[in-house]
Amino acid sequence: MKGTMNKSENKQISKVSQDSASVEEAKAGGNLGGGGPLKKGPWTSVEDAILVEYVKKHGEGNWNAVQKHSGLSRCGKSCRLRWANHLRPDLKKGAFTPEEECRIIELHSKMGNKWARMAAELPGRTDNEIKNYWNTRIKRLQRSGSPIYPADVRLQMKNAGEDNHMGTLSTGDADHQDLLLRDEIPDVELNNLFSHGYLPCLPDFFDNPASSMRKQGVSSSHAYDLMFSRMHPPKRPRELETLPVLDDSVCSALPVFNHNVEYTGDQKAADSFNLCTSSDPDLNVTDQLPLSVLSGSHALLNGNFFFFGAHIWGYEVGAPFTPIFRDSTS
DNA sequence: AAGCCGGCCAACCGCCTAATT
DNA sequence: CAATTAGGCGGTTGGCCGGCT
Repeated sequence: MKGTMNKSENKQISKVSQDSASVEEAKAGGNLGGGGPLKKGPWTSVEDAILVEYVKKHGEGNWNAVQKHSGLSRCGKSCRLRWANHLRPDLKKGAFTPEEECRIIELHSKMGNKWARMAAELPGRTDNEIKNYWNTRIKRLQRSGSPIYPADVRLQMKNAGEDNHMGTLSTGDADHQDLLLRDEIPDVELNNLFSHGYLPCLPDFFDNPASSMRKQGVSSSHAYDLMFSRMHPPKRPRELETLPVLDDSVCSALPVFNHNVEYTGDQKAADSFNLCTSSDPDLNVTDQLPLSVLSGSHALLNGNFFFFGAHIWGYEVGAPFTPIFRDSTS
């Protein structure tokens, strides 16, 4: 998405220039509802204007009434989507900032593919935007190949599953957990994340003072507030009951940094995850399938690097940007 | 110059849940 | 309590564009 906004803006401009008809024309012409077939496809600037006008008058909601009141030949769903993703005045335009990218990765590590919830954490950004960004990112990772999966983490995950702690993560993500626990879990090469700038602000995190390592579990009310404080009031997270909760068994699998030791970024990552190396006897290289073996669907790709993400970042859920360090003297 | 390919994005589709009747 | 409706969410697709060969 980065650096593509010009492209997108150009697209928008060319589109706008295409439909320079007036609102009246639109109402009188092809955009008129009047019981005819609902229009599909790209929105025109005229339709946008009609929708904006409608929302100004009637407010958000009751989207199915838009067609009736404004003559717009679009279904309610389409109107809602258009408003939410493009016309809302509080939308932030432009590429994601490095901080936002960081936040997305962090949030995804906690939530998985809960785009709407992630969007609630990123003011001015839409779930669609985040989803697109993430999917593109995963595709890039897929192509980069040579994934590495931290064996001890997988082991931890398996153990956690056997101990029935997994159930606290997300009851709605059974398949996801299943995926995670299978040996053919696609690994992601951490080095790629760093070298390709997918983890743009990671070094800053590592440089955080150890004093910031206060533990704040996700199940705490603080974490909950953090998670939903910025949510639009009427918006209720569909899977409220499935908030990911990392209990101790899972948290213990998080990387532990010795802040008395100087790490380079890569060393930190590799060290903290016990990344697969040729000297790792426990890791069967053959069961480390590259992402590219997966079929094209995003769904599988998006298999939520749920735990994985948490391990990447070494954050505790609910404590954004707070790396976990353990003093070697303790 | 033309064709191919991948990135990116907007929008649709199907499903789910809550509210309403 | 069941059926219906509306809104919301995540997955997926199709088209446009630019870069590369």
